[in-house]
Amino acid sequence: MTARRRYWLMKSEPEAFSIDDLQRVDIEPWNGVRNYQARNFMRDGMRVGDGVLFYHSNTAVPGIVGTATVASEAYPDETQFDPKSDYHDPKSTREEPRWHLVDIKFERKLSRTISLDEIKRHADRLGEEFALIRRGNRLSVFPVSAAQYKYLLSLE
DNA sequence: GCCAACGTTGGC
DNA sequence: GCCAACGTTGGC
Repeated sequence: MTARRRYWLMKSEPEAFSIDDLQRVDIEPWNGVRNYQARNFMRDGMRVGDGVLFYHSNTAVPGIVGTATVASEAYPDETQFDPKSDYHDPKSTREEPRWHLVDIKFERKLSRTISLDEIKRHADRLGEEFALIRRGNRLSVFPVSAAQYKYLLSLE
């Protein structure tokens, strides 16, 4: 029996790691997530093959710029153990790692950016609870329904 | 660069 | 366990 594919949206600042960077490296460990809710989605919710909307945040035109897939089960984020890393967490141990991640694999770049502005104009179709357009939302990883995923990509 | 909206930390 | 202070996110 095959479990149904799930869908997610993952934010990245293009200056730090863009869709072009993902295309170049093909597979990337999604390190640096230091928010428990986002971690829980990766650790407990994601499965290999799940669909990912790749979103550029904190940039001139924030929006969805590509798609990717989940390419691994969750495993500990190495950067938490590295004192030289920006993501170092002195309270985390190898015996009980605090932060987990998954590998993300490039799928495709969209022909154009589906901007946040445009997404907001489709709020009625996406539902008021859609995390991206909910006021004050800062989650960098969150679930998207199959219908939302399909609808967002149909805007391309 | 500003700042609202959060999440986390730590003193008490 | 409260909550002020602090740090971060991310749109604008």
